[in-house]
Amino acid sequence: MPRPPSTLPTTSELEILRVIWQRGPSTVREVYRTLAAEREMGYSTVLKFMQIMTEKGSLIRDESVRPQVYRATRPRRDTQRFLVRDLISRVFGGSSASLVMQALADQKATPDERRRIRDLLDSLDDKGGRAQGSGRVTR
Amino acid sequence: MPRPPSTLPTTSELEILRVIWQRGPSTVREVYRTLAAEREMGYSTVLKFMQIMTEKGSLIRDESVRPQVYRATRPRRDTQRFLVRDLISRVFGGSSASLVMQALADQKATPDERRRIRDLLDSLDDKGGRAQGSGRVTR
DNA sequence: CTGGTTTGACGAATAATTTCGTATAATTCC
DNA sequence: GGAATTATACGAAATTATTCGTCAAACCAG
Repeated sequence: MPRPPSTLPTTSELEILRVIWQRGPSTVREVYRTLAAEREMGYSTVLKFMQIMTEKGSLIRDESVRPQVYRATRPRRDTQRFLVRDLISRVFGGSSASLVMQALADQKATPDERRRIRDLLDSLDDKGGRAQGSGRVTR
Repeated sequence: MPRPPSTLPTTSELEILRVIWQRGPSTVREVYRTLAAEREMGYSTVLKFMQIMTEKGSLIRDESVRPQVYRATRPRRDTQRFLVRDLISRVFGGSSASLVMQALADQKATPDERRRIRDLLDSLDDKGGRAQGSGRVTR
């Protein structure tokens, strides 16, 4: 019996999206070069993936220029959001806080990143969204 | 050509792990009942997965008791950590803070959860790990 | 002990993923 | 313009993932 087709990108598709997110709209060869630098992967393979992704709708191909240029259909943020939601629901029992704690405890954030996370938390505190400092004395 | 076998659990394997994490060591039928309650899934299917997972090493089977009992090989925390690391590296360019911000902005945390996240951030601030308040004036 | 029920092992079918080879089309450069 | 190079399309092969059906083994009630 079949597997229900997931809307989420596969591992390989994510590799390609990651490159395109970084470089912006790119040709197959550009993506290939970037990927081949880190991992063994043939040109045909990259091309095939990008064609499949175009069929699936995660990439759009501009055929008006000659080395055709591909760009991501959805903004990076959206895709990231889907993936995070998926992980939270499947692995963390729906608790975003569990994921956050796990991530912070394991992969350290820099002091500046921590500050920005606090700011975000603060803005969530007063739902009004009124601008305010972190409450911590940063002087 | 083949796909490199990933050490990460598949979607279906995660479903089963989730149940076993919740229930503790369980029989196939127990897992089946839990899963079938939320999703269409036959007994044979669950059994097969649990057998495959036992081969792969993510589950251990106690054959001394008759309805055989399966338990997770690795603690939930470890598996969660692997998955989070994987997501951070593959989707967030290695930045845990990006993941955290994304998760918090999208899936709201409760005030209490936010407090605990702040406490964690504070404990990261002074690397010593010395106990200290959140720094926020709670008056 | 025996028939019936529950469990477990096994294999098959289908779909998705990953990987290229090769053939065709387009472009470029003497 | 034609050869050489570069791009693109197509399809096939290997592997994994997912889902059950079926049959044998173990267990239980009478």
